[in-house]
Amino acid sequence: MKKSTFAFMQISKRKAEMLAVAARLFRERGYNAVSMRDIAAEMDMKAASLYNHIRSKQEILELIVIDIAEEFTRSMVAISASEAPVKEKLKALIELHVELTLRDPDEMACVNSDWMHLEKEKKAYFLKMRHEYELHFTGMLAHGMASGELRTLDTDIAMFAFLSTLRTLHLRYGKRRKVNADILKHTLTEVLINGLSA
Amino acid sequence: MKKSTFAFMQISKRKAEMLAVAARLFRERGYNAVSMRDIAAEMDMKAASLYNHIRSKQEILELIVIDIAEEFTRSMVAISASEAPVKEKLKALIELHVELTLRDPDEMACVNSDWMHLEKEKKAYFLKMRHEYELHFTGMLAHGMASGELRTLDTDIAMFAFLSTLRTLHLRYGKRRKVNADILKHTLTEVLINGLSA
DNA sequence: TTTACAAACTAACATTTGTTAGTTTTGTCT
DNA sequence: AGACAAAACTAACAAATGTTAGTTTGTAAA
Repeated sequence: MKKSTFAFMQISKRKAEMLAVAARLFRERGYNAVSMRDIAAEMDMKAASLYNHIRSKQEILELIVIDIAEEFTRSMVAISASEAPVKEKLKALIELHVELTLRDPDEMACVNSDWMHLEKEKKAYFLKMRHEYELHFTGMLAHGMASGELRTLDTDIAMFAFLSTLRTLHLRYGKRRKVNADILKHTLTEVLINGLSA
Repeated sequence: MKKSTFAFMQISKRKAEMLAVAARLFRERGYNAVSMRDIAAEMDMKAASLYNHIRSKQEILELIVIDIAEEFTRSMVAISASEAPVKEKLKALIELHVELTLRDPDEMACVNSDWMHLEKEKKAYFLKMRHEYELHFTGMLAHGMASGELRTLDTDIAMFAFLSTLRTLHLRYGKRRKVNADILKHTLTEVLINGLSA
């Protein structure tokens, strides 16, 4: 029973390694193109042995995706509830996405590309969180536009432009391409909030 | 031999229907989660009959993805070569993406999500086109920054912010959500070029 | 009517897939 | 050393997959 020293950490070293390997392969090839045998081979074991750690392939995906989605939800609620000016909140959101993407690029890729392969209930839960996230986001934008801090534009489209960039950061800035986190945060803030135009 | 009236159109009605059905299913479930039997069932036929029209499942994906990718490459070359000011070029790019996404949302989704399932050679060809596209893009941005039309920022990150939005338009504005093309073009232009800030 | 060919069908194939059952190995605590 | 459980293994299964071979059907030209 190597659940680590702390009781609240209920994931063994080996299981954590499995999730990391799976996330990397899912990111590279997509959930359905990765077999249990593929995951096992990367860990130098047989596919059947994986089932000592997890109940099913589905569960692997769930553990990867739901965890991160919940973290995002928590952070968004905190940012949204703060009393900071809208632009500061947007900046905080940019920083949140950059930090999580540079920390867990493979998992972020799964959240954005493989959530569709979650089974019915977990997918519904995921989509509920995503919807909540977007409601907070458009709420923030609408508030900023009403107060004059932001220009008045279609909030839905504005949110999409903003969020589509943050959600796909993993495509370019996870692992492979070396990037300075501060430059990334700064440039994204400039482009998304102040625009490209001189 | 129903290759349509024109000799240069070498795709029969039935084959075109097949590609449309496949693109829709690929978009909904992802390439690997769609079987030949799924595609056939949607067309009220048997899987084996599909092979009267195409050589393999791979070929279906190729026909969908490569076609659109080539269209993008052609358009980008034209826009890039024009003498218009940089901001006008960027605006033209926004319009290009919006128009193609609203015209072929399923195919656009495949280009952006399923290109990874192309076989070696076709994938290399696709990535070559994509790379060329991005070179033109960063070139335009660098030129605009040098001339003072755009603010001086990391061109790579600026391009990423811009392009990630255009590439994922299909996620929100293909088919399901009704959207006015002009409002979409206008708002995206505002957000991406002039920013959110008042 | 005969010919010819596109396009559908039935039947089957070899693989790959996720998963289970039962067994053996490994490591830790007494 | 012995006990016990975690974690590996072997072997196998049923289902699903892409694809092929061979056959029938429909339609349009001859």
